[in-house]
Amino acid sequence: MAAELLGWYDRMARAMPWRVPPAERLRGARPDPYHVWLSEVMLQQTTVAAVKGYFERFVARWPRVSDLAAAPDAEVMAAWAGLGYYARARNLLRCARVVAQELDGRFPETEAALRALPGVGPYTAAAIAAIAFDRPATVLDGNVERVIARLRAVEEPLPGAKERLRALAAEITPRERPGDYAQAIMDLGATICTPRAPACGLCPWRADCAARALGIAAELPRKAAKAAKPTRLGIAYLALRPDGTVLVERRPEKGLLGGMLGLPGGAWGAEAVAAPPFAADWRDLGVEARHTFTHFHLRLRLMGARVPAVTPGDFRPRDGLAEAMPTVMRKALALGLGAMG
DNA sequence: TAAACGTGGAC
DNA sequence: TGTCCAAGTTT
Repeated sequence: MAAELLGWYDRMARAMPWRVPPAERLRGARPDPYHVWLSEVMLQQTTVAAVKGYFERFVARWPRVSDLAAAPDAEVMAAWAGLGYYARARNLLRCARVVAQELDGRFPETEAALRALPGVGPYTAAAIAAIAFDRPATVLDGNVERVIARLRAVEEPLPGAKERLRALAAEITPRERPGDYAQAIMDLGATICTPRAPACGLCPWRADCAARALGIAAELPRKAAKAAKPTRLGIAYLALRPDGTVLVERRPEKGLLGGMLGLPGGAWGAEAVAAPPFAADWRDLGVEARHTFTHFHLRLRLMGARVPAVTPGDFRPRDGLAEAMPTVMRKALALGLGAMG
């Protein structure tokens, strides 16, 4: 089983900035564990295409884990802005500081020790152990779940079937080349064994695939129905000083967009109600930023005011400001500035 | 166990 | 426009 997949990977492996190609690995080369960890955290629930640019910028700016550990929180959060799931960035910094300060700058090599690091769960621990250290760990991400569910025709829906899939995946994980194998099975899921319209004719496991034999490959894995997304309403306040600077606020560490920069505006809920940051000639800008999060839709009404040069507060230059904010706040800022001329 | 937690691309 | 979903983790 593993041999067929590894043979396919040797020919078809995708090139990625954090990856050592199979030909080089066969000559003994291994990727920098820092690069593996950084890429794996960025790739959590995030597409390869979205991650590439962020990965390149992070590694250019912070070449070693000790450099990242020494970076100010605000700079790392700004560099992460737009990538989403901001708890990852906060945990990334915590983890970098543990590795730099307590582990002499070296990542642990075992799954169990890796699992203890902030932001490193079962998947990421297995991925780092396999890819960076060639330990025979079984990675179980969305790709592997799909590949194994089809290969073994597991009809029980996710997430209930997860542990069964993990056990089945572990049976196939080889002792040889576990790092390449982990990347190979994920590449297979990403390029051949895709969620819709899998390219079974090109699959190195087509002869062994139970779902293909039953003609149900495209129907697996089955998944539990998802809850509908409610709509929440909110207000964002755009205060502009004569020098063009904009009032911003740092959001609390915990919760949605935790630790990120944004426009003031209070909590979002069934009604758009939020006190302005201070008394001013606020006017309704007549525009609304729309954004969809994981579990709700948001409609954010923009209020604007031109305020005196002496107005106190965290006012920032517009240049580069949007880039330091999460996407929903970029939308609100662009919309508000446009409406204020 | 289930909910919270972002974003952008594909269809 | 709406839904799915992508190299998941935390609480």
